Amino acid sequence: MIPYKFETTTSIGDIVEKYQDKLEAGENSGEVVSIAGRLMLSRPQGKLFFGTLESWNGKIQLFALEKTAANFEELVKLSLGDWIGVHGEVVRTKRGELSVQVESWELLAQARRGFGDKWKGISDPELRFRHREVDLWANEAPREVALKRARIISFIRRFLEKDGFVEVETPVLHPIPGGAHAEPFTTHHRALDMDLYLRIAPELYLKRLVVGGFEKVFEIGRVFRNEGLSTRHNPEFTLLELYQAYADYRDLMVLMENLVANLSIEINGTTKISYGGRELDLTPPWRRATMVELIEEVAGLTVSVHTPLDQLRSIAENFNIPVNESWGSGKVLLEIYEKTTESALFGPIFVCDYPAEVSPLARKHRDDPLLVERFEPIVAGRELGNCFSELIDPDDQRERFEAQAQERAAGDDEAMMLDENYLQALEYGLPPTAGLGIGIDRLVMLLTDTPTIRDVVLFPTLRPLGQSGS
RNA sequence: GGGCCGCUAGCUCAUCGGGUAGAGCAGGGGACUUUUAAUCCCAAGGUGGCGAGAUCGAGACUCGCGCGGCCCA
Repeated sequence: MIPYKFETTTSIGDIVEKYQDKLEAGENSGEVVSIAGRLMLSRPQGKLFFGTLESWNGKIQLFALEKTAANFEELVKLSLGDWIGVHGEVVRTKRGELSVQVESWELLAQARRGFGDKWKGISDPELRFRHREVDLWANEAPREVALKRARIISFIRRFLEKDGFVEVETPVLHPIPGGAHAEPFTTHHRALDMDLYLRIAPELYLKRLVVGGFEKVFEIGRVFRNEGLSTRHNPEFTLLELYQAYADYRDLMVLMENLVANLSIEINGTTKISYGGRELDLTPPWRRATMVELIEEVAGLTVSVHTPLDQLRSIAENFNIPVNESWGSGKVLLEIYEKTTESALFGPIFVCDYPAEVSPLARKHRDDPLLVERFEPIVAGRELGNCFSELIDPDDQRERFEAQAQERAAGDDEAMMLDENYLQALEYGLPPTAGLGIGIDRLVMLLTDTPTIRDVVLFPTLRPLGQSGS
C-alpha cells in the first residue's frame, strides 16, 4: 500500500552540506532524519545493504543492516528508480561515505520502467526529448540547465523590478497578429465565430500600456511563430519585452549590457565566459557599430540606404543573393548585410541603425529618415534580441503599415497587418519610448554553453510518432 | 526543401566478403557483514524502425516510407 504522504524532516542536499566536513569514518551523528527520493543505485551485500538515494537537490548513500533495518529483505529487492521515504540516522561508514542508516522505510512509487544504463544513462535523442522526465533523472546536464533557466528568469524579474519596471500579462490570442515579422498560428473562437492568432510578439499591447501610463513595463511570455524546427528555432519560445518611456535606443543598450553582464555573474560568477569553445567577454560597455560600418569592415563594401537601388541589386547578384522585384534599397541592403557580414560577427556587439523599410515599428533616425534608431545585439554569433526607439507618430505608423500591406500583397506572408486599434492607441499619444526584446531561450543557451534550443526547452516541439508527415 | 549519417534486447553498444544475432547494464533467481558503476553464479530476454525488391539464403545489398541527428538553403 502506497501511503498518501510522507513527511520529510530535511532534504538530502541539506544533509550533505551540513555534514560534508563532519563525522569520522565509522562515526554516528546522533541525528535521525526522514528523507525521500529515488533509489538510483543498489549494492546489497549479504546482511548489509548500500544504495544511492537521489532527490532534486542531491544524493546520499543509504546503509542498512539486516539486524536493525525494517523489511530488510524487501529493501534489498527494490528496483533502481523506485521512490522511497527513509527514516534513519546520519552516519559515516567505515569507508568514510556519508550515509543515512536505514531504520525504517516506505515505498512511495514503483518504477516499472528503468532509467537507462546506470553508467551511460540514455543518449537516444528520441527518448531524451519525448520523455524528458527520464532524461532529467538519467543525465545530469538537463537538470542543471533547467535549474539555471529558472534562476535566469527569476534574476531578470528582480533586476527589472528593482529598476522600477512593472510586469504585466497581455493577450496571447490576437485578432491581428503584430509586432514581428513572422507567420502566425491560426485558431478559431467558436462563440465569436472568428479566427484568432497566437501572438508572435506582445509588442503592440505593451506599447498601448505605455500610452496608458505604464512608464516602465515588461512581459516575459511565450510567443508562437509558424516556422521550421532547427537547432535555434522552436515554434514556441519565451520572449522578454520591455518598454521604457522617455528613453531612446541608446539607453536600452546600457540596460541590456548591464542586465546580461549581471546575469552572467549571477549564473557563472563572471562576465568572461566561453560558448562552444570560444571565449566571450560580456563586460560592459559592448561595442556599438552601425550596420553600414560593419558591412564595410567585414565585406569591404561601401554601401548605404542611399546607394542607388540598381547598384545594390548588382552587388547582391555578385554574392548570389536572390532579390525580389518588390524590394527597395533598404531590404536589399539588409539582405547584403545578413549574407555577407552578420555570420562573421561574434560579439558582444550592438549592430545599429537599420533601414526604415525593414523596421515598420521603429522611429526614424534623428539624422537620416531612411534609417531607424534600432539595434540588434549579437552575442556569440547570434541575434540575442531586437530594440528600437519606438515609432510614436500615428501618421508615420499608418504609412509603414500600408507599405507592409503592399509587401503582403506581393507575397510576403510574414509582412505585418494593418492594426487600426494600435493606430488609435498612438493617437492618444505615445511619449518617446524605447523598447527591447530578448529571446530568453537563446540567452539560456548562451549562459549555459548549450548548442541547441532543444536542450534549454524542457519539452521541445517534435513530430509525433506514428503520423506521417506531409 | 537538399545532402550526409543513424535506427539491432528495457538502456548503452557489438557482430558481417550476405548463411536467420552477442556483450555490459537493467529486470528475474541465488551467494555474500563495509560497498562506491560492488562482486560472483544461474536462467530468461530480439517480427534487427516499417514496407517492398534482387538472391538458394538479408539485420547486412537495392528502392520507398517513417522518426531522429548533423550540415546547407
